[in-house]
Amino acid sequence: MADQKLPRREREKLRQRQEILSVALDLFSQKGYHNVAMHEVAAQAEFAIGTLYKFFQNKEDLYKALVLEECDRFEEILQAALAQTEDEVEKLRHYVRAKGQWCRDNLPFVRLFLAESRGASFNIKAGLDDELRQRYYVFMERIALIFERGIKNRRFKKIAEPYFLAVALDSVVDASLLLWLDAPERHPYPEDPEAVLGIFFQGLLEA
Amino acid sequence: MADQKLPRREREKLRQRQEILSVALDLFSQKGYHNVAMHEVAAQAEFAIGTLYKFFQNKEDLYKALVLEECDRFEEILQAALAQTEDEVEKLRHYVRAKGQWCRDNLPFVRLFLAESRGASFNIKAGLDDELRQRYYVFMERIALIFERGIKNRRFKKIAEPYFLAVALDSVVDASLLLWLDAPERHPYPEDPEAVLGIFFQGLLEA
Amino acid sequence: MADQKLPRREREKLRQRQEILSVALDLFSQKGYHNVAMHEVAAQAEFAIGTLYKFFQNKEDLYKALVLEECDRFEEILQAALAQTEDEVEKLRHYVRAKGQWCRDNLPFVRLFLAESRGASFNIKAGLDDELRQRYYVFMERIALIFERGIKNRRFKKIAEPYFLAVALDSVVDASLLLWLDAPERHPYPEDPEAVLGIFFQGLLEA
Amino acid sequence: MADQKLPRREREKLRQRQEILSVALDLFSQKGYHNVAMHEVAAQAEFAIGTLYKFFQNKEDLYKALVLEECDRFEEILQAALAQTEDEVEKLRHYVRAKGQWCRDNLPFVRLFLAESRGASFNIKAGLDDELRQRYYVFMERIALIFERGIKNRRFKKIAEPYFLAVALDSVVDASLLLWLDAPERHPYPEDPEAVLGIFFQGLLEA
DNA sequence: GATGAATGAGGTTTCATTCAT
DNA sequence: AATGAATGAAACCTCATTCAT
Repeated sequence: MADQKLPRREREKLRQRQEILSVALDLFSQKGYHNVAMHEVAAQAEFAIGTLYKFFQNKEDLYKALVLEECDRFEEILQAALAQTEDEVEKLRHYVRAKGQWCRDNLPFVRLFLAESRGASFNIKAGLDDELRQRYYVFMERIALIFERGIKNRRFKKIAEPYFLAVALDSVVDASLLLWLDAPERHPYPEDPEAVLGIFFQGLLEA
Repeated sequence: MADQKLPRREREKLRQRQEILSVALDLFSQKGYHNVAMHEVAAQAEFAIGTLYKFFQNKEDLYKALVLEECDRFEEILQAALAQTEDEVEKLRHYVRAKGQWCRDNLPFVRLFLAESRGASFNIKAGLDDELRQRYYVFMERIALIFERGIKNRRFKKIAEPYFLAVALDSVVDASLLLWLDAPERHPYPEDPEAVLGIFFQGLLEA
Repeated sequence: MADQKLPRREREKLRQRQEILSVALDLFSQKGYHNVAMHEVAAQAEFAIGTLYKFFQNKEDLYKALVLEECDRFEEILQAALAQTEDEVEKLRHYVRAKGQWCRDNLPFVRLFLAESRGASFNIKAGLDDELRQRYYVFMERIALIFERGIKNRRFKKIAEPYFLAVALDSVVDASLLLWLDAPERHPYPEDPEAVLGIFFQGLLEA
Repeated sequence: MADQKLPRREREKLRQRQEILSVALDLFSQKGYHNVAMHEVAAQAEFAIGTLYKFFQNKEDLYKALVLEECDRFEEILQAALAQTEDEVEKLRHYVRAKGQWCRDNLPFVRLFLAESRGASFNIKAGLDDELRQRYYVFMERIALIFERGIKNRRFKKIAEPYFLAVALDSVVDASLLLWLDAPERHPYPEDPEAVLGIFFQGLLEA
């Protein structure tokens, strides 16, 4: 990062901001957005409540920053994984492995989405959703491109629209991670991307 | 239903209960559980607040009843679809079609689940509380059984563990429905189960 | 009572009224006025709520009737006790014994006053208080009269104003009953009026 | 108090706390616990409702603090009065005078206790919750000790168990205060402890 | 006459946000 | 700049009472 080049004061502020976000992530992921009070975040982060409001306009703002910045990092990681090779199959392998790895390394964030509360849909206001969804679809297009190129290259059969293939692959990756998260002892962490990709690579039907 | 046989008073009560649940479903799915006040539900359903509490002990109770009863109906539909045929491939086709149909017919409820998790690309199962998750997994085992029998019957190749195959298939169905939900004009409703099943049936890789 | 002379319908109503009052007394004395809902009284008495309101205008009314009628009976008992003899000392003995006996026989009612709630002063609206206080003071005047006559008769020394003597005696009776109520094993029920009256009859100071 | 030594902020908080307690005492004693809403206390004390909840976890907590702290002060006063002399008779005189004085100085609090129990002629101890009752009985044991020592010293005749003597004396004091409270014009404030103690000291019966 | 479903005012409590220090 | 005490809107829920059946 370019943090080093910032004046000491600015760097200090950034560090504080990160501290707040980190505490907020922990709390939100443990108890759900609506069950965490700003005053808890402040206490845990050892700041005054007023200070939080210097960094973030309001609670939702804090939440959005938290999610968006985490997603930024996530995307960077995935982009980097994709960039490591030109081979389409290898790209998919790298993607699956990187996504798994990142989820494993960022459990609190993952849980923030899975466990916002005990039921479903204890969600925050829309708006964040829209932005994230946009970004998700944009990213899916990058994966779709891989399938598209693979089809052109005759590496892949065109068993479905590239975009749908991308989304489907991603869903299956999510599913495999979820299984592991929910019951790690029964469903091993999919170290090997083949476990997921096999479903796509091999046809289910006997000839 | 056997509602007809109930005394008039009982039928009336059931109707009112349904009315409340229906209004609650709409509101929760539009704004999220925490952003809906009981007095809103009451007003929209044209009951006094106290009346809501005659039917449901508290807000959470109302929510749980809403979700569990909707899930009951959902499961019944799916079970019925599976029961229509003995053929494994046909069972999968019926399942995919029935699930799609049900989601199309119960959009508010579907949105209730998506609202929370969509943004992060985690699918429907996310955010379910323990009971729902249990039920989900139990149901997945029924699907897994189909794959297992298909494998024994030599209809299917064993490209993955049956249980994982079940979860993966379900995820891909969800994904396809999500695409349609989000942008019906770009992603047509997957009338034909083949659109989804093709991914599983045919191998992606060229020989 | 003259109940026998009333038409059957009226007698039935009176019986129902008593049933309600009896249930209310039990509940109020167990949980305190404010912690008992009309619907509880109705349920326990096996009447519809609406029926309670046929007998009593509102909750406070029910409470007042309960207390006042119980007090009527209490007063009657005490009056009767006093009327049994002309001798002043004997009158006091009868009074103390009768009050003790009545309290022992009407524990729920006694507790209603002692345990209205866990703290103090969880009381109802004033108004009842005033009436009861009036009646209490009027009754004390009857006791005072006994002291007065005793003093005239030279049975008693005039160690204090008759009225104050009456109130003081009554307080000590209450105190002795309270001790017994609170810890019956440590403080025996004052079967013998002498236990209380001794304090008044004998001087504490050595000559 | 040592309040002076506290930082200004702390002193200020204590002052506010006292203000709230004082207002609550007034309202509770006038209308009864259940007939006072927190928002009334807040309004009268000129604080926002939320501020009350900074000082006291909930309504009951506020009430308990109110009663217990007032009782602490009461006990201290009485202890101090008892400590002023070694002579048993003088101790009783000091006790009666101090209790009277304190009640006269703390009318709202006294009324808080009387409100509930007065109507039925049960005295202050009634309706106390377990903690208060415990404290009351412990204190009575101190008074009992005075009687016990007096009996040993041959100052007193043993006209009853010391503990019962203590409770009886206390009851009569309460009664005399009650009379004054209810009708100050008819029943003068018992400035002179002899008015009460006379009942104990002299025997009622003529020889 | 009896019923009990329906009402909704009003209670307690929380917590996001502000602003004087 | 940082603080955190104070705010008060708004949430959930209860229950005395009414009135159509």
